[in-house]
Amino acid sequence: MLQLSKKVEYGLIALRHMAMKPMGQVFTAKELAKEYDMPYDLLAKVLQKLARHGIVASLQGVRGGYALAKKPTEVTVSLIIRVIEEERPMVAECYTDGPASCYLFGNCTIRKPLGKLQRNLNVLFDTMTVQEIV
Amino acid sequence: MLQLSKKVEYGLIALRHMAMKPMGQVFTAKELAKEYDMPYDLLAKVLQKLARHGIVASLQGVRGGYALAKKPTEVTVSLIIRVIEEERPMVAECYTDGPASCYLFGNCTIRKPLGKLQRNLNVLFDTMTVQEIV
DNA sequence: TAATATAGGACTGTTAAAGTCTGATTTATG
DNA sequence: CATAAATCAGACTTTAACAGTCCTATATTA
Repeated sequence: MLQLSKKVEYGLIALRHMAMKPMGQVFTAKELAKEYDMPYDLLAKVLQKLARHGIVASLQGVRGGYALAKKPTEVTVSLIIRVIEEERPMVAECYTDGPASCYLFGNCTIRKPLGKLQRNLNVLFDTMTVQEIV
Repeated sequence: MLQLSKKVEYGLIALRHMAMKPMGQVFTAKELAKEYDMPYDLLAKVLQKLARHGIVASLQGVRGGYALAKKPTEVTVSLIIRVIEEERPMVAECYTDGPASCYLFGNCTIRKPLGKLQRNLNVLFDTMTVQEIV
């Protein structure tokens, strides 16, 4: 319950690894997967998403791989989750779309109350950066 | 991702409903389910768990039902989650058991870093009570 | 041109969450 | 004392999200 997904975990592990080495250093998905015993294919997809959103830079071809494209202080956990999961971390679906999206409609009584929880959660994830998990 | 389960939502809705009425008032699972359009069977199970842990008192038989057994200020969201899910809200499995439980074993690099996130999350859930969602 | 890397889509398997069904027990009340 | 209405409890089924795999295309270096 309330756990980060494996994909996010894999992403965090990879980003952390990169953040600990000299900026600009290139790593292949293969070596990262091996180092931390993560499924190669899955990690590859995660890195591709991070690349598409400019968090890492990708180099194709033989001596290719990935390198951090942003400073570790600039990448928040919140951003990583949004990029990898394609959604924000939410305590209830209520908050995913407009007001009409709540399955309880008029009778939803926890929307407002949980908003407080949600906002606090947002602060947590928005505040924590890759720098802090090194 | 990172959402509260339906069971927890149902539990929160039910507890909130009770907390808004005079202390000691009895409600049946049936009426609560109807009022908020929740699946009766599921809500019933949730209430039974809350009863077993003394959060609500249950009265069997014809005019039976449930009533709050603790003051709304005494029941934290954290407790509700632990009772209903039978586990704590965790950002990674790492934290569920002893040190050996991490699937990355020696190579887990996010355990310590995520601990910070975990602690902050704990504070959130430990601090928020039923009183605050009324 | 061969080897090695990313890119990306389709697919399958697995698991946890969500929901349902059945029957037993308790108790107020007509 | 029989009945109806409620909790209690466990087994079961369904569903959907997550995790993981597979295949092929494209890019790039040597």
